[in-house]
Amino acid sequence: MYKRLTGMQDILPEDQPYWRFVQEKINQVTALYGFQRLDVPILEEAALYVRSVGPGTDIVDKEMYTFTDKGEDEVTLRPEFTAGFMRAYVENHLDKRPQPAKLFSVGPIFRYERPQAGRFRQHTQFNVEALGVEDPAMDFEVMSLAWHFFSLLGFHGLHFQLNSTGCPNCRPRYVEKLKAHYQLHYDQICDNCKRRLVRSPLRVLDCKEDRCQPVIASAPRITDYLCDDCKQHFGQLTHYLDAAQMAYTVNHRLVRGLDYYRKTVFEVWVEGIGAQAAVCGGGRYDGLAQEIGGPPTPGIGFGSGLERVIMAMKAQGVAVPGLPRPQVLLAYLGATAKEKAVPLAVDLRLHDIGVILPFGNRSLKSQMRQANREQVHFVVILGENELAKGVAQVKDLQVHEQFDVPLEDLSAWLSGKLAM
RNA sequence: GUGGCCAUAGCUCAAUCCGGUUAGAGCACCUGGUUGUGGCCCAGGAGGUUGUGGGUUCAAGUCCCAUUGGCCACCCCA
Repeated sequence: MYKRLTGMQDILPEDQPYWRFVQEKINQVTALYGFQRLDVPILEEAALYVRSVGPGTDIVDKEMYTFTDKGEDEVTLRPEFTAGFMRAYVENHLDKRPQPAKLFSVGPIFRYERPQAGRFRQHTQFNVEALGVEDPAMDFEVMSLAWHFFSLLGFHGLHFQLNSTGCPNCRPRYVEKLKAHYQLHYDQICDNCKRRLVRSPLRVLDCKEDRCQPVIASAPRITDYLCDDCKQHFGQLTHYLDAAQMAYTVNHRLVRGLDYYRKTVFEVWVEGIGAQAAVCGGGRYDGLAQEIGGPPTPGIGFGSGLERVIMAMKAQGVAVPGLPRPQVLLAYLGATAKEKAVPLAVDLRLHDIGVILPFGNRSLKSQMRQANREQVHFVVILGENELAKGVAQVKDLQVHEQFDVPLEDLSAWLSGKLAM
């Protein structure tokens, strides 16, 4: 038998109410903030992601699903949304429309990683991007949208992790300070951090090794080295967050993996879904458009992994409404009744009455058991006796009463009862 | 890519340590208990080449090796 590929998953019917619910909240919150949907292809030129995400990042170096297609083109299954958004923004001249462009999307992304709790090779992301505006009020609006989204989903005790990673003007100066600090304590840090120091120095701040903790604690903080522009931007953003009473922690250790982030970076963490606790992560990427050959365009956005979101909802006991089910089961007894029942089921559905028709000529008892299992409200019983009289018996399973209803009145009768 | 744990019915698990008839239970499913009436209850039924391959042994679900898959953690990320 064939099996799912590693890190891929099926979404079974019993999980669909969660997905439906989350999609509804996405539609609701994006409409509220005036964000419009933009869908981009799942497949793009490999070079787009290499340029935007950055050579040297794990995503590019070892996690992309890249292959050569039949036309000899190097293509990549999208490992994130932002690059494709920027490409589409420039290619479709959205930069010529009134700014900002406030956009969102929902769809699968792919990364070749080892699966673990809350991590899959294919996962679904809700992605939000606001392009064309540098104003920290835009950062706030995007974060606010994320906050609002999780509130609508039923989460409590929300809390942002927040930091600024500076910009090309001030970050290099900080990185030098950081490296100098680490050189002083070089014999105390783990091997991994020695490597990170060369490849992506900021990441040492994120190390979980016990031996590295004292070095991290005494390390210089980037917020102390921001240039005036970055400092002011960060100050404005925190001012807006304070005013809106959205809880946040300035986390000096929060450094996100993608090269393109500038200034604002933030995450939302939840408990109860394992080590991969971030259900939302994003930041500002003002240099990205130029990087891929477009006009200078500031941008701020986030991605939220919906599998993790749904895991967190389950962990926190968030209830979601069930999907609508038929409220009528049409039971029949014998071949003649079945001849009548099959088209009758269709007729009732044309009257907007959901009907389950049992299959396999089973006993009435068996059909009643099915009705109970399916939790229908009414069972319509059609047998020889009823046909002779031109009626159906209708049993109300909730009040345990049974009525004779003339066949020509059946749809109206049921509609009336179901509307109550 | 690295490390740890695990693999028995559709699901959750027992029998594995210390090898020994026909691998069990609960839930779910099907049938019956009413000529044609659900939920509870009762009776019965179906469902397994014990992940796969090899080895040791008179004998392997059980011991050994390999392999595949899963889970969890690291790396990194949503």
